[in-house]
Amino acid sequence: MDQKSDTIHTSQQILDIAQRLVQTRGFNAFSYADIASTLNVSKASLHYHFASKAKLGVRLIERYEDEFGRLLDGIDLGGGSAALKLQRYALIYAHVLADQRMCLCGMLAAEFETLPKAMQTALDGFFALNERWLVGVLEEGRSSGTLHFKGTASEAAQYIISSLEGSMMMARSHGGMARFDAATRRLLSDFGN
Amino acid sequence: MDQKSDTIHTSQQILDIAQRLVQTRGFNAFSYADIASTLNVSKASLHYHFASKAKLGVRLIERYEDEFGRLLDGIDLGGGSAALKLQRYALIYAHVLADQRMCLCGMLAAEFETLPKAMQTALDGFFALNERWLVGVLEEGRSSGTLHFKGTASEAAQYIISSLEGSMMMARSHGGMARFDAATRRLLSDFGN
DNA sequence: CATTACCTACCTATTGATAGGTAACTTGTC
DNA sequence: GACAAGTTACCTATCAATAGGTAGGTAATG
Repeated sequence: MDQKSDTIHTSQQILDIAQRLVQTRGFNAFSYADIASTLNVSKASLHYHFASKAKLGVRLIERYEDEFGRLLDGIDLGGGSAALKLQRYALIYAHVLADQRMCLCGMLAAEFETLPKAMQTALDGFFALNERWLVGVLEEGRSSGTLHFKGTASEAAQYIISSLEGSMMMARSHGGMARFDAATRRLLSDFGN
Repeated sequence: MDQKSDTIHTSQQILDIAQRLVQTRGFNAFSYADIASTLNVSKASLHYHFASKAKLGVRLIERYEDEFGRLLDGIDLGGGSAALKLQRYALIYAHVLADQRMCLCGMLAAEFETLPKAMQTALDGFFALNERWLVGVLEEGRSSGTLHFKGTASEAAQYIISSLEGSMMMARSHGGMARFDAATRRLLSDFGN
């Protein structure tokens, strides 16, 4: 393996480990030492790849948003009714939870006040993306008649995000997957699904 | 002021400051030094009142649950329909948020995996209390016809808690009180309120 | 020979926690 | 009511562990 792919490989591994740590413990409850011991590299080596914890955090959010964006594109390309798209949206969250993780950005939302500015800004981007996509689906569903809801699509989108993030958070500590599934069924059914 | 009331006074102040810190920053993002500097006492003095951070955390949850219990009793004594009681339940959360705080236990739920066992157990108690109370209200509302929902009262209660906690968490970083109010109106309306 | 991807060794600050002391008050005994 | 013996509510000083981060070196690659 050449150097370049080595770097990419190591950087990815660092991000993978850091992401799981944030999703399970939170940004404030893990350290470079945790990553270093898991990956069997020195802390200094981590600083070579990510100069500061803040920069690592920002990259984590950007990567997560990119992956989320691809998943949303996948749903769009998959076609089907708006109602089906909404179901598939909820499934993204379900899969994260099935892997014993909280949504990366949901966890960071809880820690929002303690995060470096750059991470806060990146987080805004993630939720803006989700809201934008949901608004599109909700409006499509409303005009085609497969989804029904009161108020603006934007309010509804924010509600869906809040509810899914909250269900996920509560499910991780109290009730597990069954609780999340029940909550999601209720949420979707309230939107005529 | 005599010694006894001094102790009570100081302990209360420590708990007050610690509670706000947990509600705004999280349990892992504050230190004894933060409390000490705010209260102008030494760290050692804090350890006199609360031997360990874990014990302080447990007391924080117990006190919060007690206060919550009193508020729920107040709603019960106030009478009115189950629908009204549910509205008043949501108002408790709204008042916490209006004070720029996350629900203490919602914040701790996000940090659940990193908390000492004793705090996890105490947290279970808080959510059990909420669920129990909500189940009572929901069943009352269902039989009197002021509330309408699918599935078990228990599932519905868990959904309400998840949704309120999630809305609160998201509102603090993205959307503020307006977002929380809109979410709560939608939630209550879905229960026929 | 420059760059890459690491390393060892260290730094300063902060963490939760402890040891040991002290002034002020309370209590029990005479 | 006086007074020794606790008790309470703090203090200063210190601890080992850990935090994020840096300096400077090295072996391998291109």
